[in-house]
Amino acid sequence: MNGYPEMAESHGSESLLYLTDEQLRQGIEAMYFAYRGFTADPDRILATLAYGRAHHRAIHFINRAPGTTVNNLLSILGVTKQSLNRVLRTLIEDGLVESRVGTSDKRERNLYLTDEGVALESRLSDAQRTRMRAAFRQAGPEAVAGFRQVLEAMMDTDMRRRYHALREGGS
Amino acid sequence: MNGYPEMAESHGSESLLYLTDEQLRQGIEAMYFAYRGFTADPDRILATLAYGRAHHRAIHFINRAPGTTVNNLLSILGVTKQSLNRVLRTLIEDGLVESRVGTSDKRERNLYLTDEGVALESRLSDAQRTRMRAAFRQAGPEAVAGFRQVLEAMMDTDMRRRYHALREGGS
DNA sequence: CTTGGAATGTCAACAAGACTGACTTAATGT
DNA sequence: ACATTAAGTCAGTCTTGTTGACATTCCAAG
Repeated sequence: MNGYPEMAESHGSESLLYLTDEQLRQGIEAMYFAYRGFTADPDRILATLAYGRAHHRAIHFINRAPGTTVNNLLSILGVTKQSLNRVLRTLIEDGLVESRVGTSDKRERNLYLTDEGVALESRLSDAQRTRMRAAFRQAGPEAVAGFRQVLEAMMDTDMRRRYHALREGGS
Repeated sequence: MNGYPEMAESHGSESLLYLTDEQLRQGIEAMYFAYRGFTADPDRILATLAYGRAHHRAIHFINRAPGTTVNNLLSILGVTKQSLNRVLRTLIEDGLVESRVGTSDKRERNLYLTDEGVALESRLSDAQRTRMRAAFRQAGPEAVAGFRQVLEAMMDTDMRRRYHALREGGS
């Protein structure tokens, strides 16, 4: 069916049984259901504030890389500038994000969270990390390492690059 | 900062360093970027057919549990019946899904994929599994086991129940 | 056998968040 | 001087979600 004969005993630890279509389907469904849990807690907070996931993403990455430019944020989030601008405008109007004219290149705008923005980021992040921490603790360090390996292998090449760039240049 | 003192040397293999805020943040970002990769391939196919992710989800779960009722699908997908109905109607009109009146309870509708529906499901699923297979193979069996453990721990309780129900009753 | 409730479906209106396309303004670089 | 780049804006469209109201059909309990 999937091209792999039953070869568990002949290969031992190198068994390819974990690559059967059924195992892959279960991985797909696990990813779907887990992502729903992953977003559930912040979504509840955002709903009370008339914000959505798009606001959360902007706040998250501005917090992660303070002073980032609009163009950089666009490429991280993978949306159009019109779409990001709508979200960014409300965050600036509401006093959560500050947009400062660039020092070297005055065409650019550097984005920062205000104190109020930092406060909301903490609320959202705490909720999401609480769930992640419970999952990590329950699964244990080795499982977490595997989790990270698989997720990283699943990313597009350019997204993996940006993912790593966040810790190198981050804060 | 996070309530956990540096205790690596005092705990050895039981170190809780994998539960630091920074590790959790990296897990959150990994989840975000990986999910984008996870949906990218089917999204490209769907865009050429004037369908969206909602159609994909419906097709996936009808294929997974043929004969499922609308109500059951609603609780798996977690959307309103109006939202699901719009998607389902187009799939039925386009001849991808068949809706049969229930045998025991004639109020219910049992949903099945047509041959054409199965064909599209295969196309979408193949694309998604190809990426998942590459990620699984690259990470190895132990990493995949950890990946599954963490994802499962991240789900809401009722979603975890449905996730397991798919293999018990499935096909 | 009637009636209440459950399962399904439908209509209308709306909002978030994505998209395209066209355009302006300002600053930079060649 | 002129082309390019960064940012912002206006207008219109699409998907997918939401509420609320209502109709239909059918099962089951009084």
